[in-house]
Amino acid sequence: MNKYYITTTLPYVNAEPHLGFAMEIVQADIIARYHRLLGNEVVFNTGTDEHGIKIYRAALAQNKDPQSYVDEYAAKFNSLKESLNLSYTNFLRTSSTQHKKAAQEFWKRCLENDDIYKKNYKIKYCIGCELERTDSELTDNKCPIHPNLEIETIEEENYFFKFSKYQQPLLDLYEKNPQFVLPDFRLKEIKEFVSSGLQDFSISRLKEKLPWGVAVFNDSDHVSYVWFDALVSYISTLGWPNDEKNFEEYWPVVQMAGKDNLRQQSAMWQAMLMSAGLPCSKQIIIHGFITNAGQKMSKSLGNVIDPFELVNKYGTDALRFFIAHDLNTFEDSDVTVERIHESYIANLSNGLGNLVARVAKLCEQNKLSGVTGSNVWCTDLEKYLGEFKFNEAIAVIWQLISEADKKVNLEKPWELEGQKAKEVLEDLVKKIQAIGYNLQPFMPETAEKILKQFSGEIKSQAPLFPRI
RNA sequence: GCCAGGGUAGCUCAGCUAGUAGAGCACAGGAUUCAUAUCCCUGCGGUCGUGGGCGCGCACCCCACCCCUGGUACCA
Repeated sequence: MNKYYITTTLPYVNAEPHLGFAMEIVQADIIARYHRLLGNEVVFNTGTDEHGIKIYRAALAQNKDPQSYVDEYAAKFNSLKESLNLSYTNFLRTSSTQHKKAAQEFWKRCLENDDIYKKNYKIKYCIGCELERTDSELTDNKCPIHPNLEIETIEEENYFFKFSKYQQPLLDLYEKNPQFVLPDFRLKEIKEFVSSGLQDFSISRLKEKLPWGVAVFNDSDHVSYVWFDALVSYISTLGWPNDEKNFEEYWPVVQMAGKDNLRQQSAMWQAMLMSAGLPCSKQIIIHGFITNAGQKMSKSLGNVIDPFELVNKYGTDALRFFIAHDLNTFEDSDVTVERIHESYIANLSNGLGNLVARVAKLCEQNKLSGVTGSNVWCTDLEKYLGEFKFNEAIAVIWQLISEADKKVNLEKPWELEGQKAKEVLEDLVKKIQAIGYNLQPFMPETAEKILKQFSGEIKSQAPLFPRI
């Protein structure tokens, strides 16, 4: 039995779960379920990234202590498990004791490898926002929200990681493993970034300024900055460093991440792993973003699509279907509620749901029972899932649905009687069983319903996807 | 500015090394009644971002330009 380990990125808990993250975690879930059905033992990890100044401030603003603030958000994100019917095995919170110990140990290993040193670091700071700002957040060295204020520069001594040392090892990693990052144009992108030269990055902040973080193990004046905290979660969730056996069984990981995370996951994190003397990740899958009617979803625009609302209206499997069938795996996807509705009616009500209903009724009328089909994966589906092409994979199943519908119209089983009718219907039932079987990773609840309905005595049942 | 991805039917997208433009949805008509006014058949619908170039021939190759998206590092 093989071990398989897949993880999402850990969302930062300063906002509600949005459709973009729902896409990432549903995609990971499809892969996890698929591997389980292949007979593999799967660790499927997700969780929450809970440290940092933004969270600390948000908690204070709500008069909460940071821990109870992140507890609330962790519960919200964890509730996606039920709403989206996710099968993750691990939910790693970066504020957990186990994780903090792992983050400290990770730091220690990199330090022992002579990759961590102290250096003065210039921070740009907007007095108006009372926040650190990066160059990319500024226009003409001014804060866009407070253009009348000067940006202040604060110097402080931070710890740095010798990222620059790993330029060649990273390039070797990409060279040796052309599938390391999917899709290929993202691999190309990260290659070019690494080739153009790497600067060491700062990995700590003064504790007096950022009290909410993981303490640096040998310097109580500092806490780890995000990289040496959140990224370590991918190994701390396996019990590293204490549970060496579990770690070695499951590592390396397949990581799902958004295109904004390309650099962190496929370069910075990999260099950190090299420094700590650990094997690199197995593969990084980079997906695109979701826009609404061509615009980026944002609270201020009020065009955020809430995954919980969609589940309430259309159901869990309908949303999972939409994510797999209608979104591009690697490119950006534009989503509108109209599009979701159209897809629901065309593919689920009229397509899958209608086929199941009409064949079930015909079977009932002919008292058909005890048909057993072979449980096999469509070869194209296996191929596409291996390439993380979710839309092409699920299209294979819809091809089967279309063929079955055509067959019903061609054979006209309602005009047949006795043995001839049974032969035709048995063949159709086998096709539907195959559809149900292949549907399992994508729409587990629907797949189970179908397989159950078409085993033993076949009866007509309530519509799978009622018209809305 | 630089780097990357994209600009193909009303919409979402396929189009491998160049060889008479495809699918699904939407729309219109027909047929059927087992089915959730469903399914099936037929049809409508594109000067493939613009302008040049090399080809017997280019959506696909080359050059220039326009537009959209993302990145341009310590933001998760």
